[in-house]
Amino acid sequence: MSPERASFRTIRDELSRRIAERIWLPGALIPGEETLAREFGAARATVNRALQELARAGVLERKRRAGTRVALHPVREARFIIPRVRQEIEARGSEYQYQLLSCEDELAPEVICARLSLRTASMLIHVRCLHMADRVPYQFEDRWINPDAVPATRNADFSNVSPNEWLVGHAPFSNAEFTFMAAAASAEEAGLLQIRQGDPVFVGERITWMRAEPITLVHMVHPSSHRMVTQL
Amino acid sequence: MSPERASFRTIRDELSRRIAERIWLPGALIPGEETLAREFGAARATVNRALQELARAGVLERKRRAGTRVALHPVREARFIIPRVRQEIEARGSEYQYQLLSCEDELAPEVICARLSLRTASMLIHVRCLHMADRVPYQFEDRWINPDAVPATRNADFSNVSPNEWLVGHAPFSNAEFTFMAAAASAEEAGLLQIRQGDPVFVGERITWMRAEPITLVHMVHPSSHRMVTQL
DNA sequence: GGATTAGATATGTCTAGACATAATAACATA
DNA sequence: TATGTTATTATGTCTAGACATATCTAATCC
Repeated sequence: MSPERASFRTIRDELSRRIAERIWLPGALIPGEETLAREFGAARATVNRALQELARAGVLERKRRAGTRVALHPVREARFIIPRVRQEIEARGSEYQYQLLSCEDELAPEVICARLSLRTASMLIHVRCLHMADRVPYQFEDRWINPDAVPATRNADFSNVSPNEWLVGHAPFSNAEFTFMAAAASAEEAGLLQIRQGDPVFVGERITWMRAEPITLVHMVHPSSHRMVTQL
Repeated sequence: MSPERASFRTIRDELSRRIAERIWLPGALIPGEETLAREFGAARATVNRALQELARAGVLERKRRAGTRVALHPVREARFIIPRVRQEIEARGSEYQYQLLSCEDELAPEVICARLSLRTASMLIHVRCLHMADRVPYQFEDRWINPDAVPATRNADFSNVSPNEWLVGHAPFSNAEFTFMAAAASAEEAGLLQIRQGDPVFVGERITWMRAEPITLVHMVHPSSHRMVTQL
């Protein structure tokens, strides 16, 4: 008979093949769980697991009573690893260096307060620092931290540990928003990154929250040689 | 007793809370499935599902025999929706326009062949086109298609349907690689996007494969006002 | 006609129990 | 001591059956 037992993996891959090879066309209704279970000689729960994985991946759409169909407009999504600058640099085989530029309590500008949905003129901690790979500037980080969300920040010392690493260890977050864009380097950014003013830079911005409370907003500026790569 | 039945969701959220609130510290070994099942009054399979979801999300690390522990360096990943330019524009409430600039069979330059791991001097289809939102240039697309992977491409007409949309409907892919970067606009790009040469542009590059066979490489250039946003 | 109600049905979830598998520890042997 | 063997243990997966829930269709009532 069948040399291998029907596992949810086997089933998932076989169904995936039928979709990829257009044996089941986009929009088509595929057989129900019972039927598939009989076909593969597996329990319905096993088929269910296979189908759920494919649905989660976006290649199937399932509705109670209506059945399962091949996604018409497969809303595929890709993942990227939330960048941790030190690891990013060390993973390339480079040596990591860190330099604190400034760290002060400041009345945050209105733009910043708005983006964090804090009342205007909140006192935040403003940290600016530079991350380097083999002594070459890699990223300029400009960060605002909400001390109400992480009281321990008030006593934190960022002269040797970057706020990035410190926060990873001290302030878990439940939500985050990422923005990526291209911009022209300001005079200050150009100086720090050793490029010319107006040169293109790759900018990442990240806001994190714990439940409803905003923790931090960080602006990360890379020279244009930077690549953000991810696989599906 | 407990007012609600223990569902895998309830359990998942409760465990998630214990991790977020540092009741279980990073690196700590958490109770085994049997124990948790007893605690929540659920079957082991239910607890297992909750734990697997958390492991998949990167907050737990599980090993057979060794047990489950809170991830020490939570490799968190975020998702972004694979951009489909037409939908992107229409989702903003703008009107979409499309313009084909050129479409020819060409001997692909060596760089392109290399990136697609094709032998040098392969004949590929080279398509260049412009996507607009409310008549304003939104994205310049420069694409190479491997006709061996999608024979139907040879007869495709891209004058009204963008290769993006055409391929979505005709060439499913199993793997993809995304690259995002900032660059300076070339003279041609500047002209098409109505910006000045040297202005920063946001560039996305995507290569897709079906199994081992490369399908297409596309270079997507946006003016620097473009934002790529995603939530965790 | 229109609204309500009652099936019918496919997926969603849960349970209890079984066996599979990976990784380790304890033991035995050369 | 070095090495192979076996037992143990926690997670991984599967099964069969049950009930839950969303949703569509059809029948019923006013």
